[in-house]
Amino acid sequence: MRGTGKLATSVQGYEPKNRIFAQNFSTAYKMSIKKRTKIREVLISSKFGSEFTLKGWVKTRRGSKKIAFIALNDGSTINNIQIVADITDFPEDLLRQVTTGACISVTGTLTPSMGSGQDVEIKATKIELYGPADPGSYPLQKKGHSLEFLREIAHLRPRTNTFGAILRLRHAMSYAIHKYFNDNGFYYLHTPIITGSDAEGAGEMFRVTTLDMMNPPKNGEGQIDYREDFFGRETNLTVSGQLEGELGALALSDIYTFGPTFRAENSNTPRHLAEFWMIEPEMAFYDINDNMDLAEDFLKYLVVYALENYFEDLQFLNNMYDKDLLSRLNSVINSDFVRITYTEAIDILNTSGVKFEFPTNWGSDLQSEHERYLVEKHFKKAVIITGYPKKIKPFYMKQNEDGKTVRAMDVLFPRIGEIVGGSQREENMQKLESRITELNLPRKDLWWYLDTRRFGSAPHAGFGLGFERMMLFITGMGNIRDVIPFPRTPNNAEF
RNA sequence: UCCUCCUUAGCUCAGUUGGUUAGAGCAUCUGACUGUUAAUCAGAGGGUCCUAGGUUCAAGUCCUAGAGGGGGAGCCA
Repeated sequence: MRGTGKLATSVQGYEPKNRIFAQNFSTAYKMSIKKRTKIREVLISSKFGSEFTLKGWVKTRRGSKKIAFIALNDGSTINNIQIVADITDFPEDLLRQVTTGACISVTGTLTPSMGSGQDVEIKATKIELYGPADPGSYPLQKKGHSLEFLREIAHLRPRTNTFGAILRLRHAMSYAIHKYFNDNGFYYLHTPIITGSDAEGAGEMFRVTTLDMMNPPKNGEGQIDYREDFFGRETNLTVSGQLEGELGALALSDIYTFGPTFRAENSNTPRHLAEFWMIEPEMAFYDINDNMDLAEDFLKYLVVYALENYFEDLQFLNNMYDKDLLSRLNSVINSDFVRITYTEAIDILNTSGVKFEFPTNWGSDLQSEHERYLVEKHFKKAVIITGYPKKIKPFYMKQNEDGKTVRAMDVLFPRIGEIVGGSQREENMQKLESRITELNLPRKDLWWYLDTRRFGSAPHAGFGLGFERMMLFITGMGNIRDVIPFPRTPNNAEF
């Protein structure tokens, strides 16, 4: 039977069980934990007359003396199911506690709805109250809450329509990211959260220590002696997995990281978090053009995935928050990203006739106003800018032959600004070392990074995608604090 | 961190050149209603006007400081 590919159920000889299991895993496996039906399933069911048990949280209850209508939601979909309860069938005390926010279990039969708001509904035969929610103090109502107010009750906001949609989309994008890379031969590399080097140069870092803050050990010069600390050296939370990502790419060819990233910058904007998630693919044998191709393909894939699989949630956000969301998503997948060099961008800005607050001479970094002009006014679509002056970019970027620019790339999106930053990396040992010396970076902390150029160096490239920036684009939300369940910003780590 | 705006009922907000007892919608509670769709109708309760000073006969309203929040900028993803 071996090698036939058929399930060996009646083999005379010995067939290892795990082999059978492995062969048929994907089709044979069915989750066995199923105590109730998800509302998402029931809403598309046509098994009228069948009994279902549903569990969820009450959105609204309305009705008259004889009949009660309960809108129930379990988070499996943006849509509620309507529960119809004949009041005479249930104790008065029970129904009185079925209020907005309460958690209940309902058993009943599926029937076509007599009302006009939905196709199906559940005629309840049994209602069990899991957790009441006192109407006088439960902060969520069925009407109008501002996003600012919901941020103050971040522990309850997942129960709102808006955050249900956002959190489902956040899951969808996470899954699509893994799927895209997996399907294209990339390996998921876990780079460290705690890092001993601050050579990334990406801003202020959060210190990680077990030293007694009231009485830290001191060295001869009166400085804190980190040799006594847990790791025997200064350690911080990572600001990027890129350098370690390169180590993986120079062995596995194509890798990506997807994990939390920490920046201790005092940034108070709708686009910054102190703790955010970042995706960093790193590819051996990619040059800057391959890198751009991948970034564009990847971003379009994510948008397509959301549209194909979570359209109802997108539609809700489109209707409630951002009337242009769906058309903007469609325009991104149906047009090529514009690709220009930094020098061309400067020319466009200088001949635009627009008065900018910040200078647009060659060598200055592009400011928000410049990026917004290029994306929203001049091209009116996503733009990738390459060939930045080397003095405004980090040490690891590959230097061009002109001696002035590096093979950096920034992907700029409408409304969001920079959504991706990346580059081809400098694989030449001497050039890399000379940049480290020029910038006065701690060479001794980078010995392992330099070893990759010493032994079997290869051309390679990669980029970083801010996950929450992508979520802003996908959801149409305006504030990054509303696309992560529990935002971490200066002066805010409540939940 | 800088600039700017905001803070009035549980929520969203109105409140006139400073002037009697601070209002509305929704929510909550009570009642009405045979199928509602953010149900509807009637009634009721609900306020440290962000905090602390100050100006004034009189401050929700003007001034100063502080706290919290929004938007813009910088830093960046």
